[in-house]
Amino acid sequence: MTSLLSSLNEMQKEAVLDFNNPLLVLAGAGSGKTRVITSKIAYAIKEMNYSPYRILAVTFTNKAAKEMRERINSMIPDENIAGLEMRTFHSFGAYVLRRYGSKIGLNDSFTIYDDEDSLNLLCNAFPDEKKGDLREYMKQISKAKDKGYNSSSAELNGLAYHMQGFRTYFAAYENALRKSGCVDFADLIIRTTELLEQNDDVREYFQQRFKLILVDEYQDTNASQFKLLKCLVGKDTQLVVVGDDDQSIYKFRGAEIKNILSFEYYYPNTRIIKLEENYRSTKNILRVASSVIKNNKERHDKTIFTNNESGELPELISSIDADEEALKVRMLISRLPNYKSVAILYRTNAQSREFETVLSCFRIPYEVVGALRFYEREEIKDALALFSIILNPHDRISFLRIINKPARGIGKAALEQILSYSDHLIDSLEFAIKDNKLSGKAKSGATAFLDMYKKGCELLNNNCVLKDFAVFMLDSSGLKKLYEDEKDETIRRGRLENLSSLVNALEKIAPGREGLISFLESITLDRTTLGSDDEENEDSVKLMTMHNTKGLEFDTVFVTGLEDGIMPSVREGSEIDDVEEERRLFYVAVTRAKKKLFLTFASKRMLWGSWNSQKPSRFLKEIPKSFYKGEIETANASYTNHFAFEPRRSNITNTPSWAQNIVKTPTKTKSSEVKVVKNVNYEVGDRVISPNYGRGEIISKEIKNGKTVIRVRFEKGNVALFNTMYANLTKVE
DNA sequence: GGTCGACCTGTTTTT
DNA sequence: CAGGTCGACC
Ligand SMILES: Nc1ncnc2c1ncn2[C@@H]1O[C@H](COP(=O)(O)OP(=O)(O)OP(=O)(O)O)[C@@H](O)[C@H]1O
Repeated sequence: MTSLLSSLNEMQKEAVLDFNNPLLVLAGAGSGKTRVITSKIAYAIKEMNYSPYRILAVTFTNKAAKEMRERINSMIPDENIAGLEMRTFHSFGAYVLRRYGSKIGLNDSFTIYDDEDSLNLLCNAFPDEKKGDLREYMKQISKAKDKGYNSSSAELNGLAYHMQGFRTYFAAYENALRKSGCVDFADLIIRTTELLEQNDDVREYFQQRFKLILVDEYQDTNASQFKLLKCLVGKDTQLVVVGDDDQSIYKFRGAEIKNILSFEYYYPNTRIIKLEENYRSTKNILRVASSVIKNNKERHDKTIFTNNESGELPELISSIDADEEALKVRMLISRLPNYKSVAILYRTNAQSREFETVLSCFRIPYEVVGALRFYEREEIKDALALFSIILNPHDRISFLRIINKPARGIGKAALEQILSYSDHLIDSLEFAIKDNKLSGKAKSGATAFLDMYKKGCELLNNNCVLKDFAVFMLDSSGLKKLYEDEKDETIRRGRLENLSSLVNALEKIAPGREGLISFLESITLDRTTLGSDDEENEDSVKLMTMHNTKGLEFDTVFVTGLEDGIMPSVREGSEIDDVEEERRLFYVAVTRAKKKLFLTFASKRMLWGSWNSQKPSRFLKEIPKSFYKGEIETANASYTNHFAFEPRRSNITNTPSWAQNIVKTPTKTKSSEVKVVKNVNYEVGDRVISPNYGRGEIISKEIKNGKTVIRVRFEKGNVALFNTMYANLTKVE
């Protein structure tokens, strides 16, 4: 009994042992909030005889849910915790809607639209408008939905929804979405709430079922999530929320720090528990974090201390540009004993590029966490659309995506005929054929499609193994052939490889309709499902955005790109609130580090295709100089020098000390687009071979922006420019 | 109906 | 820079 409590401090124990009051655990980074949740669940099951089935734990990401479940499993290995409901809000919503959605007119095989699908739906409703404009509307619609509004909410007036006819767009989108029988991300919360509000039996079932509901990262819940939460709390449900107002970083998604304040208001008996000891970081890291976050005006002041050792001083690393930044980071990484607990953090996904290039060049294993665009690739989206339409014949976006891909003669005219029938697109297709509304070519194409649809349905209904189903669909739709006929070798190979990864991923999934539904759901809700799991390498450097580090910790952390404009990402129209949010993000990033922290900054950076001179982040200036090693090397000094005497970097044979081990031969990398940094001196007249273009000769060489650019005329007749740093060329005699 | 090239437009961040 | 979009042409 004590074993579950023995690794907790007094305040944590209080939180674990109180099974009566609503609890608000409010505490700084690394103070053991998540540990309270796992311990409390384990304790409830083991010592209080709670059935796991009667506990709901809400996490911020699916990954966190998985890890926490594993953690609890290892704490109480003798208990079966399969019934424990451990999910994100979105995943919980999907779970409820699958079971009870019919009560609000939702079929159990609805598909979930991601942001791109949503945008396409809006574009489809307003075919004459530009996609760029509609994207702006879509963003606002999503945000409004996250705040819990619909197109007729009075609140829309008071907000920044000044855009022309915002309500009209909003309403049209809502309407199209309903007709499609699909839901978007926000709907997973909103419509679940709606369902619970309208159906006493379902609501009471859940309220009675859950004796204990816990919410992690509470500071980042939004209004609609709070509303859902309130629906789930019955008179015997204990609600425990855990958060840190300094770590609220999802305002752009409607997160409201206010939720922390209103919690007490809604649940008057709330007991607030504060944890003040940080167990994660060294003193030196913690004081850097504190010195920055204290500049936020809107925050609860809180004490945070650590009994950990002082540790090493954090280091500031200045660089000329992003390439040098990456090279320096790599050099520091290779000094470490292993790559197990190292993270490179950045503000925007695009910043991963330089790091990836350098790491793969030096053969340092790395993994980009999140932002895996696997499911956003064209061929994958096509395949998934094909599967979706079998499950949900109302799914307009999927239908439009693949009805004429590959070409079946169903063009604009034919489509107009088909769509005029009803929202059931397959029925419509059938009617259009029967009524002879289609031209010869369109008719035979439509008939073939219909045939495939029926066979596909049959396979699913007969509980067919999904891999076979997928192979059938890809073959008989002609999608596979379409991609096999792709002319560009690299593109073709990539596409076919991706399609076969998709098919392989299906191997692990339960057969039939049910299996397919859950597969599609899991990939929309958790984009990291595939792509990383196959080759998860423990001993690898982790690359991710600062947002993605929520709840994680690493021995060594690099917080990169600390420049105004990037971090904080201030832009026109940014307000003080936005800077405060960025400051919190910085605080989150820094407090991921357990032992060693590096802060990096570059004087110039390629943005929108041109060089930008960068100023050091204002956050760096908020840290007392004595708190870190290294200087903020002011941009201009190295910047001007750099141009005054010709570039040290153009001529990389003149290797800076930090880059001495640069590889001399091209490295084979797994991805074809990964570039190779080389140290080869090219001269006019040299003959070279390129894997892409064949043999050729260098006809000119010039130095631009500190990079050597060579021009090569190939034997095939074409001329190409290469940056010598990255050129994938081999010199021949 | 499909391909190629000229142009334009845009970046935070994620479930 | 890169990705998407639109018009011209086969
Ligand atoms: N009572 C304790 N004694 C020793 N170590 C602890 C204790 N509580 C938590 N820890 C350790 O401290 C670290 C941070 O804990 P945890 O992740 O629970 O904090 P957190 O408050 O959720 O952090 P954050 O808000 O930054 O995500 C973990 O490595 C955890 O194992």
